[in-house]
Amino acid sequence: MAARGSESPVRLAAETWESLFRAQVAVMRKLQSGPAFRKLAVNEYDVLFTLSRCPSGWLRLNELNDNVLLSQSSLSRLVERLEKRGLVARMPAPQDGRGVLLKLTDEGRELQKEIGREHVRDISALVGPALTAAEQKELMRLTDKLRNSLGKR
Amino acid sequence: MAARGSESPVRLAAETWESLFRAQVAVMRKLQSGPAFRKLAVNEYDVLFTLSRCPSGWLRLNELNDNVLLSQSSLSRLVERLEKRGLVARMPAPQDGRGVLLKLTDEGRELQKEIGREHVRDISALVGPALTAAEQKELMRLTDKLRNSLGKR
DNA sequence: CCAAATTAGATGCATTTGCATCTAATGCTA
DNA sequence: TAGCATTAGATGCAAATGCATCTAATTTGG
Repeated sequence: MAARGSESPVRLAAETWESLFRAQVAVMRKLQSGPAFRKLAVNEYDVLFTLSRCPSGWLRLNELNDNVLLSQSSLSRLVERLEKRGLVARMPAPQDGRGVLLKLTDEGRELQKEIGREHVRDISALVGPALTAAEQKELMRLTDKLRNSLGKR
Repeated sequence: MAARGSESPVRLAAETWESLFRAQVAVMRKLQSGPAFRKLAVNEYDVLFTLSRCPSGWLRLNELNDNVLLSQSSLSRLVERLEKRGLVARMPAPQDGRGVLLKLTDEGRELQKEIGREHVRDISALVGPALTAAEQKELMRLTDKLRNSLGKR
């Protein structure tokens, strides 16, 4: 019997994606059921996290949308909820009358950090024992490469 | 400036997960916007796919739930919809009066294959150019290892 | 062998999501 | 620069999702 993934380039790619996807599901299932996400759904946290990483502090709604697996309308309403909770602030984009800029409020930054600390511990507890440091670096390299090669189009 | 991921084991794990997660989001966004998923949502296809891979043909609802990033109740209703569309069939589990067994109908199997063929092409077009065959194999090995190490608990 | 605890799955209900569409602003081309 | 196409984001509405809870079946501990 042929070894898994050895059949053809197409099958190899499909099985690689399958494995990546299942791993993501398995890890995410554990993460989101933990106590870190009592106060905020994963997608909501993800928005706060992305904003916390933004160098200028302000981010366009449509740029945010590239990072998140949500439709434009869902993201629009998600941000609306976050604004209603006082976690993010909006501002009309200065150069583009259609656009909206977002940033964390102080409260939003606080909550992101609080959840983030716990989240990082959870991740570490799952990934740390599973792969060596070298393996983690290699995995990061490969997933970075995969993602970057998609963006270029 | 310290290189990314070199700071501590905890940060390394967090950044590895971040990279894996973003890659998954980026690939999934492309996949689900393609024409392969006109007739069926990704989660619905995933259920059909998992059933198509099941050796016995029958699968318990709760086992299915391990594979899918959906709550138990959402999966219950998703399966209900699939049954209503004639794509899966249910049967009470023989050894456990609480359980439900599922399998594909002929129509479900047909649709899975049809969507699957297109889906595999889409995956191949995204992953194939991004990583060499050796890299894909290594990525698969690492994500398999990650997932397996979670299950053992 | 019985009662309590656990597990599988279904269901009511509020929230979240996506699709289609709408408005407004910008970009593009003649 | 006028007109048309495109883009950013919001919104109505139906569908999907998750939480809490319910029922029924099984497992466990005394």
